[in-house]
Amino acid sequence: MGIQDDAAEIRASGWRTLAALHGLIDSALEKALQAEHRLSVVEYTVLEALSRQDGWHMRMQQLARAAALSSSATTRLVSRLEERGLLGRYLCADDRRGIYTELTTQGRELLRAARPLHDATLEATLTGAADVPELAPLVRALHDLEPAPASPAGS
Amino acid sequence: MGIQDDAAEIRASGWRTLAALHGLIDSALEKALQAEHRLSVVEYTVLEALSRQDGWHMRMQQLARAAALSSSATTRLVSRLEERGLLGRYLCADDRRGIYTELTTQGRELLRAARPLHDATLEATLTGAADVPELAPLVRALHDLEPAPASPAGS
DNA sequence: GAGAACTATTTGCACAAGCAGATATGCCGC
DNA sequence: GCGGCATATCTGCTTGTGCAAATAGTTCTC
Repeated sequence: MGIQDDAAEIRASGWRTLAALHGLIDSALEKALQAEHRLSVVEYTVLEALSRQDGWHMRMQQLARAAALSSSATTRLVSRLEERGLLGRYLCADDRRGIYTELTTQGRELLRAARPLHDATLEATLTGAADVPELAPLVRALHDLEPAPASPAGS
Repeated sequence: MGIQDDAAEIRASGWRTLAALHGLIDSALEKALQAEHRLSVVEYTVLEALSRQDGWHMRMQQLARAAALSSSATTRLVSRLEERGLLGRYLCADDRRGIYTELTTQGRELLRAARPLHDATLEATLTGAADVPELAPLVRALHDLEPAPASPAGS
């Protein structure tokens, strides 16, 4: 049993570290993006995900997966961004249940403006985390990951 | 500039992977713990953090850091758990602003009951994630972390 | 081609989170 | 010991989230 307990404790400890680093980065990005561009992290993520799509459009459901959100949250998120003129909705021609969401010029503009802050905040937070003994190994590991393909969350 | 852009993109990609894995684990744990023990992940985290303290008690503020929560959220979280008899509050003798929270017998009992499910869910989710190409490298990296000391979030 | 089963999106509702402000306590200099 | 400032906790309010149910459209079967 000792061996199994150890394995479980290693996983639990890894999970705590992952959660801690995630929380750190998430709240740093949240504050920065909110303050400068009135964007939440999820909202930024959505804009960014859309910008990486050919044609800048995506279906609600894809978006939900990419943002790790429920479909109801996605509906409201898209509505918020639509009201701000950052993206638009239009019906799928082929499957009329589906709704495409498309980045507007204004949305692309805002993303272009926000990306530097996002990237800088991310870098600063990771650098800071590298000085925390418990987080440092994970930060190094992250850095050594092979750049992942387009969409780790979507599938 | 190309080199800097690449570095930023590597960090962004690592962050997306981290967030995706975090979301996966978090929602799996949330569903499992909620269904079987009526506990959210944060609640479990708090009970677990308390159980790793000598004397099973901790101040609100420490707790807030350990759970990566605001102090107001911590107040309400502790209230919820207190109402269920899982922990108790008592004043610090030395600093009367401070309030200690202490795991009750019932709280330790529930934690003991929930831990196996938590650990099993974590293992299952990690195993599942190891089959997703984008997540696999991070899962491996997590596994290879040296077991972190007591509290990665608290400091 | 009518009905059943499935999928995509939206809405009603309850809840947990953060921020700002309130209150109580500790600590410091004078 | 008294004002001034910092710290610890709690409360009011607003907002974003998930679940479950409602609605609309597709696909499959006969």
